[in-house]
Amino acid sequence: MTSIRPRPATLTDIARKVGVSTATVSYVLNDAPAGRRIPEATRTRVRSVADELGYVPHASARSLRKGTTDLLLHVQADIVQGPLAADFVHGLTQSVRGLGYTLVQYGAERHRGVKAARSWAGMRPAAVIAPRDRLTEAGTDVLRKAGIHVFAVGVAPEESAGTGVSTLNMDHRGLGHTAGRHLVERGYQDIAALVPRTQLLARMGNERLTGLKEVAEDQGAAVRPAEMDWTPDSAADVVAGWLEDGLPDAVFGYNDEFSGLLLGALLDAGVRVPERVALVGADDTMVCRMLRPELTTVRMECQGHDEVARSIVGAVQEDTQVHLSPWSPVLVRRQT
Amino acid sequence: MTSIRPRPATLTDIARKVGVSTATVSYVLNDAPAGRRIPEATRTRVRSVADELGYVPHASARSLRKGTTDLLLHVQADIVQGPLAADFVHGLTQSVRGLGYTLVQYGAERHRGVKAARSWAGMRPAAVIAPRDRLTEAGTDVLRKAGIHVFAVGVAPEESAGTGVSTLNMDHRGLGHTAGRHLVERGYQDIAALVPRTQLLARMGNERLTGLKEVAEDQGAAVRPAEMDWTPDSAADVVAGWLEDGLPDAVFGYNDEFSGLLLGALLDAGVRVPERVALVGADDTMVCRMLRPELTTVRMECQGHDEVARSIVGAVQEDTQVHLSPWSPVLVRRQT
DNA sequence: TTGTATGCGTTATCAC
DNA sequence: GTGATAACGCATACAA
Repeated sequence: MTSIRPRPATLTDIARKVGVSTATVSYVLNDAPAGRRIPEATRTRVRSVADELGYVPHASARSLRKGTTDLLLHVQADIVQGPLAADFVHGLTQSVRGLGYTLVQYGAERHRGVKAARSWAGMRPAAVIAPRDRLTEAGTDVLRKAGIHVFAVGVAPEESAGTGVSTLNMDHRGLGHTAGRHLVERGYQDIAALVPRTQLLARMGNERLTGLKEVAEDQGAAVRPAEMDWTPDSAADVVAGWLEDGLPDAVFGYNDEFSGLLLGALLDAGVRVPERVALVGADDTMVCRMLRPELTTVRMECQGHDEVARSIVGAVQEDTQVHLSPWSPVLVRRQT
Repeated sequence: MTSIRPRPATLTDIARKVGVSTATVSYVLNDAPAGRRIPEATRTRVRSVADELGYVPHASARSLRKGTTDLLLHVQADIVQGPLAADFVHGLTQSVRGLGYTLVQYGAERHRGVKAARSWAGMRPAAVIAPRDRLTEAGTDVLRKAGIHVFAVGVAPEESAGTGVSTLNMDHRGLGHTAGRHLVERGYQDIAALVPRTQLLARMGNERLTGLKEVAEDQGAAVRPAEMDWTPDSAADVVAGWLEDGLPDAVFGYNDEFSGLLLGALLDAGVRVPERVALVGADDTMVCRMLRPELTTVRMECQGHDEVARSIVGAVQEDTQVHLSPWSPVLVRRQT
């Protein structure tokens, strides 16, 4: 049962029906300064016909003519987005829409480097916002050569110096500081830090670890990293290792989910939390409220999306580099 | 510090540089669709220049000329995507890319109805894949009139009869069946089912409840629904209510996250799980492995993404309605 | 006050 | 075999 596919209405269709030229229609629909003096009668007539025909301007045609797109292309990371990232993207979508831009997301795993850059560039977005592991130097070059602004996510400003690439970054070291400050203040001396083993997460884990170390060692507390995979078995292994080498006083669990897995393993081993081992997660997801004891965590609070949107759009329009880091760490005390 | 924005290379640029016509260049780069004979020498020359200039075909220009886009627009739901949905979208993105399509996601909250439909239609995607609550009848009309295929997510085939709208649906009732079968088999007679109070989730919750009821009441077991919000307080309220009215033998917790919250509240109230109250979640997220006791759950397994992609693309190309429901429920027994 | 004409980058149909 | 050239839908400078 194949239905005929309707042909979308065009400016010409409207013009014909109203009995004016396409220029007039275009002027009316865009409230163009050039055609300021079009009688109200014509205007309403044009508008009503446009409505009746269900006219929707053809974004491709428009962008071809204008030479620019209103598209911001966000390339998703391979890892599943947590609520933090999801909220950020949704809020940003809303905010940039108010500024005349359309934020669109593209998520294909293992799609990176020059080949990926080419396919992104084909859409001629005003900007590409992509995680660091999707961007190679050559790939970035393709985008820059196509006049597309590039935002590298998870890259520190220093790293992108001289590349013409803007950055959008979370201060993982600062998060580590906050977690560390809390733990040393409570008197813990032997602190362990979980670090994910997988590539992308490992980088963030190490930055959080660094922040934790800076604070802890400054206060004479020792910090030992522990690599862990995103599995219950790996959590059990970590705990088993500690039972041999000696349990730490406290653990910074990288994020809530790794912490949750670890908590399970600790309880299985009969370790009392937080009496014997304290535990701090990160991200303040609902997971903290499900676990018993409830998880103490470090939340990353984002400044207003509108402000972030303005910074991004500004950088895109002027094609100037900016370095954004709109999140600040806040400790949320609970039971652990 | 404003840098000059480079102008992307075009076919004409290549043609000029090589010394042939744009037609020749186009044929070479598209691998001569018509039976064109172009000497190998020219071909390699064209290709190398294209490469050197970093040429990327302009998707807008192409779609304007061809009259169709390779775009599939996925409109995200307001709720945060769980790993199940995220995996599905990522896999689908990959698969449709193999079929020459580009799946792109658009997530703006509270953007619905005709206004939203217009902005989606402006991109002239081959299809729009949107959750039911984003699609009004008028909005769907706008899309259909623009020749855009519409997939309604979370809509049963019966509901879309005669509307020309395809559906992509999860069999929540079947999920309820699986959970129910497990519980009655284990001999529970007084079963409670959590149902989220918020609009979008409430619908799914009720479908799951219906499935559970069908199985349970058939076996002489009673089912009582309990409304709950996505907060720890609400979970505590539910438990408090049960303590007054009598605890159920078993609970189907809607999904893992609601179940996790409820588990916390049950433990707080001194209720032993699973000895006094059994608990079944859904989605098989990592949350199940964090909680103690570990959560029994119903996983929704998706058939191959490639097959789903083929169905979608087929429906789009022929503009015929299809009704997809690619997930099947599987019970995962754990401690609860 | 409104219409005509042009060009954006591509592809496809024609002549040569 | 290859090169002009028209057309896709839209915006705008310019002509009327």
